[in-house]
Amino acid sequence: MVASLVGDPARANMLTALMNGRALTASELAQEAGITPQTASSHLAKLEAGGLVEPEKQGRHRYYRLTDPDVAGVLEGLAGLAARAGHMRVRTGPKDPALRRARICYDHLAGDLGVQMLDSLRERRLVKQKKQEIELTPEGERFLAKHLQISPDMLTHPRRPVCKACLDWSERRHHLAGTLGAAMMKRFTELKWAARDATPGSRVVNFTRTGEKQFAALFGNGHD
Amino acid sequence: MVASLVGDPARANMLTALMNGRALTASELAQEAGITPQTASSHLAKLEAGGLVEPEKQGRHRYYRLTDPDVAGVLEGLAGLAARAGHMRVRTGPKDPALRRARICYDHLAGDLGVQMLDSLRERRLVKQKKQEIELTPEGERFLAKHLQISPDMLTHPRRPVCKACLDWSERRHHLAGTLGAAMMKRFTELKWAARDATPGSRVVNFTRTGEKQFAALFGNGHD
DNA sequence: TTCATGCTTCGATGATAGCCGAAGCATTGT
DNA sequence: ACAATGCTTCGGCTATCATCGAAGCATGAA
Repeated sequence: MVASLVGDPARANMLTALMNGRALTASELAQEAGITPQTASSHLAKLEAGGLVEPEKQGRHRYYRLTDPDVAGVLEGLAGLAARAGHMRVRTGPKDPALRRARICYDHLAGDLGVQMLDSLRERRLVKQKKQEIELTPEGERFLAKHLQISPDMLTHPRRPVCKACLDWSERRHHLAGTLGAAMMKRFTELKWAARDATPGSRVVNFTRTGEKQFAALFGNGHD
Repeated sequence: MVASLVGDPARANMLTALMNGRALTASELAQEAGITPQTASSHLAKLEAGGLVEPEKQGRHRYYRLTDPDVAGVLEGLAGLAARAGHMRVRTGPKDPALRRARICYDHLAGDLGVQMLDSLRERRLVKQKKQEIELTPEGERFLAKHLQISPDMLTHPRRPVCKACLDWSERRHHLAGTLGAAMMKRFTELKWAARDATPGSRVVNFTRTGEKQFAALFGNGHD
């Protein structure tokens, strides 16, 4: 049954990651769902068999996309029902709570803290967001220069946007990507506020005690 | 998550049973799904928590209905995806194969044989079907009179339609309901072609050897 | 009251399926 | 040719959850 395919949290996360219409590689989807490539492979095979996604081979990558706008429509409907029932839940997903709190998404900060950071930036008008597009305001530039010693000219890149919203699978909300997201994460590391977990391959980000305090001072929202 | 609710076979069967819009009691739904009342109760509690069904207390019965046409719409969409993927599958559902082959649905024949019967009637132009609406053709009336001694005037009923398509949960296709469906089942019993199983509460219908042959002669499709 | 029916809760069991480590192909790059 | 990357397959572990027996509450009937 199709519904059971969507029912699994890992698969649901993959599908929501594909909801923007773009195709993603198997490993990207694995990252999105917080599972290992082996597990993702198994899931993707099932989704393909169920006709929900279609693979496209390209070099040694395998890009997956939703087969059809119809599929997106049904997923949308499902999400609508879920929202109505107050079911914006945090369900199982990956078991590691640390992974949910703070982790690396490619090269920037994701998880609870990542979402919180973008929320704070938006709320204080340091950035303006329209869907996926994020723009740094003049106040934002001053803020970055003052507190994190990041200047706009550090952020230019030929092919990559400065700011970009990245959908967070554990929170189902956006966090900050792009060169700015990467630069901020790098700065956190340099300032010894945070460091990637020692265990190889882990995406967990551990904050130091002072790092946690500084981060909260800049991006805290008072309720934790 | 809502999808996981629909994903379970037992719950899916209950929901499809409710798709006609009418409300059913907890025990009726248990029967539809082929599970015990305890299990059904647990499932219904989850469906209610998920906002998919709403209970209505009435005496010592508890009637459940789909909360919303929206719910029905999403379920429909899900079924559509499933159909497209060739996923007309026979999954676990009730474990009893006899129940899948032939059973009582209220007062008419359901299961594999029920679906086969309606298929045959439709194919031979003895009935015309438009969605849920089924109409008996003149050829159909002659056929019934000749082979089953059923005349049209036996079928009139103030509030109940003569013919109606009833969605079969094990086959996910239609079988024949309405007064005609009931009359035919009654006739099969009278002719000693079939009888409801002796075990109390069972919905299984057992065909006699001659009954099976006669039934196949009238409604067989050659491939079993 | 006493009994029967419809439904729910509790507890224990068992099977399904997600998950990961290890190893195996395939493709690309050097 | 060799190594590295991306992905898949296989095997075993574990947790989740559907399932049912037994018992507990209701409601309605006698």
